[in-house]
Amino acid sequence: MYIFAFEILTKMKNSQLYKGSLNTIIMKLLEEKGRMYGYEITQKVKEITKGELNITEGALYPALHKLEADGLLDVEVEKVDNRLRKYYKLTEKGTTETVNRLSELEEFIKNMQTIVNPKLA
Amino acid sequence: MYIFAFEILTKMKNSQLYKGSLNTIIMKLLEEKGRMYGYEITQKVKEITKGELNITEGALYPALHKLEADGLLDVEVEKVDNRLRKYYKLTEKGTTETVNRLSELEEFIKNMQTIVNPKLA
DNA sequence: AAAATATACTTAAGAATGTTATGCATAAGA
DNA sequence: TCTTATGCATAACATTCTTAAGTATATTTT
Repeated sequence: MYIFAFEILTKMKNSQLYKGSLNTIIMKLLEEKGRMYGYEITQKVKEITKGELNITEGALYPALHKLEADGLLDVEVEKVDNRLRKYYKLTEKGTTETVNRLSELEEFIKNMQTIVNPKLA
Repeated sequence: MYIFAFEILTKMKNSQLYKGSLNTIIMKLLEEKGRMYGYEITQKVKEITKGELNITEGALYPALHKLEADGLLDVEVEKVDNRLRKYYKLTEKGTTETVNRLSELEEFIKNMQTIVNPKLA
């Protein structure tokens, strides 16, 4: 039982299914919240998915940097409690792109549901 | 107009969202159909998704080979109309694994829906 | 009849995305 | 004091997929 809990806490491997959805998740959260910092995003996703999706830092931070480099995000550095935070928010271009990504996501979900359950199509 | 159609037919780029879901799609289709060959799978997926998801051969065939190497699929070669076909079907292990993958997929879909539309959670 | 498209599979090079691991630094709790 | 939490960065590696090229037969179009 101890071993099992240990596995859950340390070796939780995200399903390969989430591959490719990180950017969309980030952008959607930013659209909602206005602005967020990296660590906050990881916690929020963990909360929303009840611990099922744990965004790794090695995936998140490079993703944020790339979205910023692509002009979809702006960043503001702030010091809170003597620790750095990098707040990200959508640029105008990012806001437009988020609309596209979300409609793509909805189509994707619809298609995957049709594949899982063709009867309901 | 001609150019546009040309773009659609040749440059259709699948959303990154589908990354990671190919194996699950293949296994689900095989669970339903009993057995299928590669080309048939690409056509079936295109049909189901109304052309939105086009599985590329460079993704499909290596994926089938790996599933076979992992003992999840069995293959039978047949000659139809003087052309080779490799029919794949789930092994016992593959059938068990398909159940797991499908429940992972349903969880994934549920989580993504919650992210897109937190109000409905 | 020739050319193009469809059927059918293979594989290599490279891109994109993510995991794992490591590093740095401060705050809070046991 | 030691561990956990907060907060960010990045390099090495793994996985998955795109792009592109190759081989071969059948069918359809021009």
